[in-house]
Amino acid sequence: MRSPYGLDIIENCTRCPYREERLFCNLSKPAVEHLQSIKSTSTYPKGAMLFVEGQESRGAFILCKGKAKLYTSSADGRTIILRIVTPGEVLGLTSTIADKAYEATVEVLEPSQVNFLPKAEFLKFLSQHGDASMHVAKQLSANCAGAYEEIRCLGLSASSAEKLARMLLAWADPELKGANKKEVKITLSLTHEEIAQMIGSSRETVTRLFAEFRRKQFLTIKGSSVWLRDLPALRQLVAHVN
Amino acid sequence: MRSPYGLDIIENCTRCPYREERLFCNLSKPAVEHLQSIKSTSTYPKGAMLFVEGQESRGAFILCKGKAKLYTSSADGRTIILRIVTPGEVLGLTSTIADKAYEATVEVLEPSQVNFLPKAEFLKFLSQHGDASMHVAKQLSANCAGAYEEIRCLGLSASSAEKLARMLLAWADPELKGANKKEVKITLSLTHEEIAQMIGSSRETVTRLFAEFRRKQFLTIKGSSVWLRDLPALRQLVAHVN
DNA sequence: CTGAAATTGTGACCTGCGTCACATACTGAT
DNA sequence: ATCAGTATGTGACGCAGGTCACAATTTCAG
Repeated sequence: MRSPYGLDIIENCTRCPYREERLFCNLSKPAVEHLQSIKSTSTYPKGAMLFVEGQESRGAFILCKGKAKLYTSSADGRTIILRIVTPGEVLGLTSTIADKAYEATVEVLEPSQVNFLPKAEFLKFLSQHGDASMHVAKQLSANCAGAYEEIRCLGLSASSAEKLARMLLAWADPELKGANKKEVKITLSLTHEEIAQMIGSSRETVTRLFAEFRRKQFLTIKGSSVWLRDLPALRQLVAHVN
Repeated sequence: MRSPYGLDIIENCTRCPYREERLFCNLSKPAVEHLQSIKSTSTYPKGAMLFVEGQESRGAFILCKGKAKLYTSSADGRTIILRIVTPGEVLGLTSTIADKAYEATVEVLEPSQVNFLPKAEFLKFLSQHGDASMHVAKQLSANCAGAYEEIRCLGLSASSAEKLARMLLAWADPELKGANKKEVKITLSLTHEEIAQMIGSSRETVTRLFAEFRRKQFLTIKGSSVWLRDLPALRQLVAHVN
């Protein structure tokens, strides 16, 4: 099949190579087959919106490949990014299950493949597969945990420096996998503006903080690669015990 | 039965008068009976902790009667209240399902009745009742929605006044039930300190804001009763469109 | 009823960071 | 190569609100 935007499309869920490592998708055989039969696959270019805050829920979306951001905005244009969405995550779950309007907007950050699950079919699917609703619960648990982490970042931080340190450490965490290294490389493809929207701060402050962190040798930057050079120092900025 | 702390205990879930109006408890008959058989009821005095952030999860708790606060703290004593827990809510769900440490602390605010569901029995219960995991999903959805609302409050507000207005309006919302009144009475049994911990601000600021709101005739206070006298004015403080 | 503890009220001070205003890189279409 | 559009870097300024310090008021146990 033709691959728009240079994407390799995963056509069939039952043969998806990533299925097992994904929180939601790792379903029983009959459930995957049912899922495969109700899903429709599409690809989106950078900048596309999967859904917009306030729209009536049409169904849920699974991000198969690519990257997206989930955010809410206020009337005066202020925006806060709730989380960066990585492959395997289900979007619009809350609204689809509770049959309410989408509570946030999802914008695609790079060419992405997305599976759409229409509301009625998805709810029927859930009611027919006992294991599936447990997977939904797990995905929702992960969402909640992420949201609480964000609240901690926004509410417990004494300064913007602390918030940025929290964010960097959160990005570094999966790379570390528990290893007790002092340095770690992360890939930050967000702009300073977007980082500001994640930590509830201003673009200029983020720019200044990166300069400060570089000056203090906490990190070095080359393109979108950020080497965290002094994890202990960053951790010390974060008052909260992990 | 004796009622400690002057509480009327609901001994039996199958005969609980509130069951139907509660998100999680409104289960099928066999599920409620199973729940009844694995739950143990206890009462807690004001100030008691159901569980503490960082503890390994022992199971889930259902708040039957009373009130509690769910919060996280940082090492330097800073605290942020994630939400005020009202009867019918299930606590510790995320940690129990994902088999992780509790991610927050629950402290009882007034004498309360709580049902405890031990982890192993609760997970077995979920696997045996298809409808139950859907109820779990709904409770988790509600938690997520609440968390996102909190993030909006913390992240999108331009000032503490806006945050306080958001909080007051959120408390007023259930009272209004959609009616388009200009005034509404709410009962706020939280201290200024606790309100500050909800909106990520300082106690003094909350005191000053209440004085300002009173001066501007936005509200009047008598004991723990707060009459919001000018909802339009409060709404105007909140930049975000609802 | 009474004293101690908790809660609320208010002034004074000072600093972090949001905002504005520009300069200087990048980056990618034509 | 060129140019527009986007992203980053940096100074100057002002004020919202955190912090400290203390007074006044309410709550509650004994």
